[in-house]
Amino acid sequence: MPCPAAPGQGDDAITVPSSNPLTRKLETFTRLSQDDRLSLDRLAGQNLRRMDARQDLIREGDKPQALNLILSGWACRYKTLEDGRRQIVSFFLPGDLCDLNIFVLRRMDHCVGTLSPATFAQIPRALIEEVVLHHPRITQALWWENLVSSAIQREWTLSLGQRDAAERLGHLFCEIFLRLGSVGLTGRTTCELPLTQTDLAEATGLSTVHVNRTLQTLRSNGLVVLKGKMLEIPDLRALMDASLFNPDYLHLQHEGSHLDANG
Amino acid sequence: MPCPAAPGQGDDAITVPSSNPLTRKLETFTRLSQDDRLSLDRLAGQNLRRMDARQDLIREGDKPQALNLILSGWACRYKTLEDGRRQIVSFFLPGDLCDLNIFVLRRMDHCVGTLSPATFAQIPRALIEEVVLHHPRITQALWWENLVSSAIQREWTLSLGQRDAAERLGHLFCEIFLRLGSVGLTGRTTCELPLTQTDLAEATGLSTVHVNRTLQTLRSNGLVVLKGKMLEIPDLRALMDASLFNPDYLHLQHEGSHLDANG
DNA sequence: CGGTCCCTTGACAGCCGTCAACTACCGTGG
DNA sequence: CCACGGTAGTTGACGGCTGTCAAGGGACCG
Repeated sequence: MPCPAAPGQGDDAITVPSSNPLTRKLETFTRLSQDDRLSLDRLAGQNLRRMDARQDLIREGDKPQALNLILSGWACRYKTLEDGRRQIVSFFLPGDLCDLNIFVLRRMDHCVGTLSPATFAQIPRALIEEVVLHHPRITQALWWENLVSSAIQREWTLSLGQRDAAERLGHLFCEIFLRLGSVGLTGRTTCELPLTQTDLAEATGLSTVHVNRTLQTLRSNGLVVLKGKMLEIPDLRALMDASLFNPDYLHLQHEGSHLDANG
Repeated sequence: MPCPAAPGQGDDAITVPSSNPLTRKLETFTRLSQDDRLSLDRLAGQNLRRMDARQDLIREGDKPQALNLILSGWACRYKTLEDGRRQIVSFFLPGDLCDLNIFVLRRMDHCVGTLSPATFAQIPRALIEEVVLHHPRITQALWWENLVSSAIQREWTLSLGQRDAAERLGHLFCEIFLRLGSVGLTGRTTCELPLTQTDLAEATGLSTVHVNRTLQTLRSNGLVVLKGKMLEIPDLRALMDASLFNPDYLHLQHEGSHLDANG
């Protein structure tokens, strides 16, 4: 669908996907004006922070300071029990926000840590409020983002409660692949996966040994190829079927998506 | 802490807890003006709907119509897999809201059904928006409600991923007891629990047989007493310890709670 | 009094965890 | 060049937590 030229971000970009993954993601849901895009770019440029892999960004008990937006790399939210058991409760991929409006709470009830080297924007409360006030479409899109995050958390609850090991891993791979796709970070059948088997175990509630064995099964069934830090899903449809994966919960269909080429 | 008399809701009520469980709950977080309370009562009076136990209020695929507020009885959100496996992903207790701003989504990705006879208010979108516009404290309190719901969902993820059967059930009982307490629906050591063992199984990701056996263990350890539809927790501290329960995620401490009698 | 729902119990199996050892890989440094 | 240490991945043996199947009991109800 052609789009009229508009004052761009420096060059002749028109509908070139934004380099800002938040914009990219929100545009899977709604159409944004050039002004909206500029405001989002402004958010994404706040107080950039670069971190190594396996560093804590936020610790349990901290007072919420800023809204974190992940721009590159992977991070996760995790919780631990007193005896050391640890559960990754969600992944943060580029374009993901940690809890909009987290400022309402006095103390964090979980930790956020990086899994790979990562870059964050730390957006001050006032700036969020200002943007929300002047950009109703952004506000709506941020609501969408928030609701999708909740839906993902519910789906994880379903996975951990009902799916077996192979289904959990397969489901997780499908989810990651689609989420990365919505920010343009996938190839046709591949994406990065900077996770160790220990990370996968902590996210799926399995032991590392069992993750290892289950991955071997998935591999030998031709459902996934894992090499280095790359994930290949030769036949997404097959993996989705094997994992009882229904993409509806990601709410990737936007209002006009039935008009799109691949809608 | 004594409180000055204020124009009440018809009688000589002063700081008498509101009969509206939403108000009651939000006041565990923040202080509300009489005007705020009246607005919340107005929300809670919208399009009341009474339902029997085990009825679906919302089905997967439905278009979101109104914001549901549960006034009495219990309900739950649940998801099912194609082969019939079913997972309760959250409980709705009196005072709970189903997804503020759900209107943003086009279709529901889960079902909501009653567990006991229940009463709901169905609040139209426009009314929410109006109240939010004119009542900043309510807005803030609704944000708190929203964030706490997410925190609960994360804690369930932790439970399902890391806790064993006894810990899961014990943890769930602690959570329910505290949540019901925040709307004034508990006795000193007791509360209603209108759940079957099948419900408990679907919420904890266990089989009914194993729930049954685990409950027997909890009972014989003196940690819980279950009779009829009543739950008794003789020693909350002990059950919390046994279940690795940390109440921080419920964010029940409000700003001035250190000044309260039992803060 | 038969039916239904819920709870309970026993026997058995299997998914998955634990423990422990071993391999592969990689960057560092002598 | 190879030694070395650390991390990540792999494998085998074994056990236990939890699921499945099946049957029976109790309470409530038309």
